Amino acid sequence: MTASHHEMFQDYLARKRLKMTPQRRAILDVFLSVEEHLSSEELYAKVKQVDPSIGQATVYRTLKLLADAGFAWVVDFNDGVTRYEHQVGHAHHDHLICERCRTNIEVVDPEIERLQEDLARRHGFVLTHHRMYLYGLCQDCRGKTAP
Amino acid sequence: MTASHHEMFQDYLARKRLKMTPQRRAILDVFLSVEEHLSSEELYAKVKQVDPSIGQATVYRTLKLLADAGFAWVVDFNDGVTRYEHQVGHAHHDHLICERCRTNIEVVDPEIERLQEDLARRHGFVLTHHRMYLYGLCQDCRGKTAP
DNA sequence: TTCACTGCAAAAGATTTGCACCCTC
DNA sequence: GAGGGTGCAAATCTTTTGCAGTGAA
Repeated sequence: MTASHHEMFQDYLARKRLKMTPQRRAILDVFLSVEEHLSSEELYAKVKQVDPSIGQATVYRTLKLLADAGFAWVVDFNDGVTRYEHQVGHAHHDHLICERCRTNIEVVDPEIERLQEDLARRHGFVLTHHRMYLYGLCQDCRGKTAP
Repeated sequence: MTASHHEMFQDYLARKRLKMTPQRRAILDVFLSVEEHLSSEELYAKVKQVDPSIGQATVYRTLKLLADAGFAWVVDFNDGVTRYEHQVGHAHHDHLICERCRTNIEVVDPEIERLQEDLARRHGFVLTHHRMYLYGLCQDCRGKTAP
């Protein structure tokens, strides 16, 4: 399984005339082993446990590469830190957020997904990904008075 | 028209026990006069044309304030710069963003809007607003090689 | 009079880059 | 052997903050 990811990455690198290195292999392995989104900083900390000689700049550079290669998705919490997640075993989802209690429900609507592609295509775009945040009030909070 | 915005802002400030200042007034005016999204940097440049004595930190601070007050919305293009837009006289729209050239097309799809409401209702939510960002490659950039 | 506000400059934090050496392909 | 890759440190870039003076309420 991990072997096939190495192969896929290897292929990607070959296509771009880039090279596979022990560092890139190590960073990919650590990245795929974590089932949550990670900042470059956080990944760097974990990578150092495996190989302390790897530098932070290499982690930044490799994470960008993994994003280009399609192994990593950018997740933006709008707090100044870029986070990445891999979708191996992960499904895409959008967010339904209650403005009062901050409850966050992960949702997916296949029809909306399809219409997003259509909409983009009408404008000549090919989508790589999207983010959708729906804000409102949940059932519980709707009954209560404002805080 | 602008006067009423001053009043609304004034009210907001009073409620929060904050103060109206010439700087805040000037920044609000300039912000509302621009019909596109602006970064703090860009707004600062425009504000300086009106009053060169206003500092950049004040623009950053005021923009945050305007966002809290509901005059400004954060628009996130995922490129490390926070942008703001006002919705005075603006219809709601979503964003179709080219990841290469950063072109931003404002889009609305009534069917998607409707399905969003449906989706929310199925989860017991009533929506107040939403943000949708579609990321991809535009027609022009799709032909070019990576930078 | 009282604090919030401001400009400035320094600080902070995240990410990028220049460089000399290293090592895949 | 050629050219991409790496670690390190310095450099950038955006945004925040400390401070001493200013001014709105």
